[in-house]
Amino acid sequence: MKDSVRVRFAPSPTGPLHIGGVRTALFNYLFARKHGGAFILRIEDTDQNRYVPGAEAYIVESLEWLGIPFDEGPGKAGELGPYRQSERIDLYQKHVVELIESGWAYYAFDTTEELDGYRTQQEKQGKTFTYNWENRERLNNSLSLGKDEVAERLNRGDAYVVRFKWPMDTVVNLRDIIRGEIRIDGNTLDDKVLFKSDGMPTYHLANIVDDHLMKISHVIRGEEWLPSLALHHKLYEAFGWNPPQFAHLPLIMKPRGKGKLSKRDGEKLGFPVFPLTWKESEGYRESGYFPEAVLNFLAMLGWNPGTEQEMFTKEELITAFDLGRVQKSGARFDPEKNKWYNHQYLQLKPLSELVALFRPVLTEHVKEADTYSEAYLTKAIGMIRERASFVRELWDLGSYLFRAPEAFEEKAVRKQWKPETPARMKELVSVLSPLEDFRSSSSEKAVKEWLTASGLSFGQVMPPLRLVLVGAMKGPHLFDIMELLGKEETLNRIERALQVLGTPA
RNA sequence: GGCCCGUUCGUCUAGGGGUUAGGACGCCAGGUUUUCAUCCUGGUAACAGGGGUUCGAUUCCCCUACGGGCUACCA
Repeated sequence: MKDSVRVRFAPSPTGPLHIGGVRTALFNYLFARKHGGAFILRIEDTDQNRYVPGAEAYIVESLEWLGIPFDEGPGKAGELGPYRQSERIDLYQKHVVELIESGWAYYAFDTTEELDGYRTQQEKQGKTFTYNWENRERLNNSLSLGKDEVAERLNRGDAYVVRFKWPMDTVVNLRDIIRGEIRIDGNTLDDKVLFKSDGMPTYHLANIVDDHLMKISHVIRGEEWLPSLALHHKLYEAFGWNPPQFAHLPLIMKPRGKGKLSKRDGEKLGFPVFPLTWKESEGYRESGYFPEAVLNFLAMLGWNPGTEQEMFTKEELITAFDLGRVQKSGARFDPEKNKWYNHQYLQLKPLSELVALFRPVLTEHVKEADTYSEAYLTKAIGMIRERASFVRELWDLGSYLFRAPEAFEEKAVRKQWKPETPARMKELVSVLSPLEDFRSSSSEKAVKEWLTASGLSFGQVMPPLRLVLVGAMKGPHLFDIMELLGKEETLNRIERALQVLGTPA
């Protein structure tokens, strides 16, 4: 029987989930669904100093909003929990003892100050201090100290860490699903700390123990872990376990400049980098991005289907996803394309959904917002949605559909409001007022007939009329606007403009 | 500095020993429109450099350059 696919997303609750983490979660999720496997959320809270209250809840809520649900995790217990590392300490303790007994690990008593001293000392000579086979026998640990002294120190309660004893002269051949074969000279590696003096495991130990115990089949994580891959492989060997398969995802880089994407970039260039608002940083949700758009955009950042398809539903992503088609190099984040995706999804949304999303926006601007019927809002949004990328923009694009323009754009007034214009507007009023049927096509027909009869051109009447109704030279087909506003409001606006603008000298 | 990973239009990318090097975002132009935007059409623009291997390299190999990551009792 083939082992089933089980993958995990394992963030640290040290702050909000950022966009790179979201993509890692997404790729894990897609891979799991594609192979009918399980997607597990594991909270890696072994660093007491960096723990941020609320971060875990934030991560869970983010995944929920994005539509990347996990099958097992905190609050959704599977059989292989608990899913918070802080609740698994006894497991790490047990396993680290195993490693010490089998000779793969040892106690080390060197203080931070001592180690810092070695480092600066070596640095002065242009070298790097590495705690490994070369010097471990001379340092302060259970390999150099006598058995009795070690026992005494441990009894006495001296602070210690447990280090991995990387074997001398070993070369490791590794395989990464995305990168292929990687060869590492073990002698360049150091004896990593597996267990800290505060009684907590480091990432390396906890990660391997959990991945094994939780029967993880594929480890899909960020490229920043690639340098640790050799250690992780060796750890599996030390425990006598079969390692999972590994895939290291390329990083997401700044839109401009050097390095990976950071919170600062979002602030500087004005786009979100967190799913939900976190303190001062506005999230994708609050900025008006649709989760589907964020996922679609993120999926195409570092991965591609090999076809020219750009728009993908989640189901299509699951079907098309393939780790072998993940890019090897880092991808720059492109806020413009992100917006473009949102524009696309806004066009695809059912109008009823947009109406519901728009109501709160309308309330912010108009007192009697709830007096607008579903039908009115549906028509209004239907007219202007094609030019919007965000629901919020619907107001900027169509405020004149909900209240008369408060001011007339000066430049347009100068250009469109000529001395003869008031007279024409008055004539127009007399053409429109008798109309029984004020539907777009009917009023258009009536106006056109009048223009033909009076020898006026479209350009002499329509632009000033637009100015009068909209307040600026923008917006959809004018007769459609008139139909929505209705005859009364249309005529009111013309009258008002005649008063406000008068007759230019 | 050391170790590891990478390098196709400005950006995301397809491709792969012989192609007019394809698509998308952006940008530009034209069209549509009474206006703005949308939209449609078109255009701009790339194989980092140098050596090999080969009849032929953007594609395979090596070197260099550049970019990225790691180098903590952080993950």
